[in-house]
Amino acid sequence: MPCPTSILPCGQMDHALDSSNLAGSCQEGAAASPFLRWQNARKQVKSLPAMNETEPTESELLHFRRAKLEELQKRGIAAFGGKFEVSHDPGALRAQFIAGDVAEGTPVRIAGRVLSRRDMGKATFFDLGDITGRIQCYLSKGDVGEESYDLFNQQIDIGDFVGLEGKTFVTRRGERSVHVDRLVPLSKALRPLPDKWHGVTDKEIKYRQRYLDLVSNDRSREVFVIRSRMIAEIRGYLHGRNFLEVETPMMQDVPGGAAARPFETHFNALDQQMFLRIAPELYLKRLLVGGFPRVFELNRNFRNEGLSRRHNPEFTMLEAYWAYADFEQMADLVEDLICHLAQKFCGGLVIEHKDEEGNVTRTIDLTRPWKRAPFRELVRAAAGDDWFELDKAAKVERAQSLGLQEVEAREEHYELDQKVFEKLVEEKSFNPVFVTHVPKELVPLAKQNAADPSVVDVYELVINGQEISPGYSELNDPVVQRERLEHQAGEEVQKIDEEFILALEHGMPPAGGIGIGIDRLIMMLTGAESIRDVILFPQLKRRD
RNA sequence: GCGCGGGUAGCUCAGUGGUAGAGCAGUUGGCUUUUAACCAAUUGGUCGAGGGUUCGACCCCCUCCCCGCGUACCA
Repeated sequence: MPCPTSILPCGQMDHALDSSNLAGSCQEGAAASPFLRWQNARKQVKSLPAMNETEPTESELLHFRRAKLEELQKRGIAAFGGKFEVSHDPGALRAQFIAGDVAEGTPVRIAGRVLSRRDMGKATFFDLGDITGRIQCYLSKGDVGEESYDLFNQQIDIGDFVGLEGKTFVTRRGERSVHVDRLVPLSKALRPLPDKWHGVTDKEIKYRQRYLDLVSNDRSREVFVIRSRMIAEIRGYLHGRNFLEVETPMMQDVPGGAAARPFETHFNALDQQMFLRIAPELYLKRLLVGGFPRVFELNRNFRNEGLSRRHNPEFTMLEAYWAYADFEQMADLVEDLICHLAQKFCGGLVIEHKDEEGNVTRTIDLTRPWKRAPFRELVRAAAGDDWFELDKAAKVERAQSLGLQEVEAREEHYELDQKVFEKLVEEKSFNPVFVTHVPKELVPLAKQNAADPSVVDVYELVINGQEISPGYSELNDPVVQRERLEHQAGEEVQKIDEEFILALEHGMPPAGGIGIGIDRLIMMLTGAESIRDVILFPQLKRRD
């Protein structure tokens, strides 16, 4: 068999290609009769209201595709393909071609999904693509022969995966393309793709059938590629600073490290109740006890709480601990890390969020140094200098006059302060602010401030109106830690993780710790309005 | 949980108390450098589900399901 390319030796050609009957220049002697049978079969299909074996309610669209599949199979063509060695990814090939790294006339083997087609009669253009992008391909009857050409045109649909071999060329209009010599089906799509121009806009389809969103929406593809690369970059950044990545239990006896409702499960072998973790914190601190000076974990947490634009029950968290550091050193680290990501992926420190039409809806300026301010100072600036001298009734009145409806006098002072902070400071802070000296009731795992024990040595980093990252000087006194956990704020007093206290009693070095909500960080950097737009498969309610 | 908005062809969307519409996709025919290809013809619907009002309901009313936004919950 003559081999038209130098990319692969003929011995590596896959069987599907050889047996496909679709090969053009390399294949001789295929009979004309199978093609005629195919045409007859197709005409029969059209006249049948419901195909023999398929569901009677199936739409006509699906009948045609199933008929094509059956015909492929009847002809002994592997409609669902097999191994196909490629020389390039479609989008990467186009990019390299444009950049001049691939010359015109280069033999290539590519595979992907047929995304669109323009049938010119005796020649057809089609786009082949995947997450890397797409490249135009050109198939002409003169080159591959009438039989192969007609077979392609009549049984390959938009949505099918194909593999092909050809040479790069540039069309009259300057489009970098591949001139197809041989083509093989790799997978039949029995259902059509979404609208080629609008893609999927229905949110429910986007989230439930993310693959359709990824196939048809450029921006969705971009966001998830960026997400993946950012996470790799974060890991590299921390590895480069001698942080060791570890994995700690996601199934825990005592769900600690945060105050959130956990998901419960049951472990049959031990007949005991278990919980999906709400945070890895208490295990990472055990590793500080064990002598790891710098550790991090970047993985999922689970919280059994509401769904919203900013909340998904499983979300990705980075936690990192640095022995002998404090919260200010951790703030420096986070500031540097986020700026590093912005510069690498967003082209600079000024992030613009845009709407569908491309209008800038929000600008976030990450220029360093980032503002650092005490919690109380920010609350005073928002709610009045005398805020902390007010009694509860006066606070409620003040809060309501400032537009907060959901405040009541029966709430504790710190709760009223917290609400004012969330509504009047956090939600209005788009440029980065490290909020420091937070009331200790809110943070039982951090060290109290030496000068003012009513506050703790922590920061809460707010960007884009959301808390993106907390950082602590970690509490390492086991006696104080027990007391703080016993007296923590909140409705439910949590069960204390005795194993954690036991570990502290063996001595934990002073350390700085951080958490970064990766999903929210990516929202901020990509301009996504909903957490669902940065999580591939966000939680939705089951459909009955 | 509550409030508001939405659910119509495979996809994107119109629509009116009186026979269900368009574009794309699909099907058929034409076209060998097109690119939201083009030209011509054409198929395709449980109008989210179930009840009710009405001579007649996609439309009005009730209940339910799902999605979005807000709110509540969420150290």
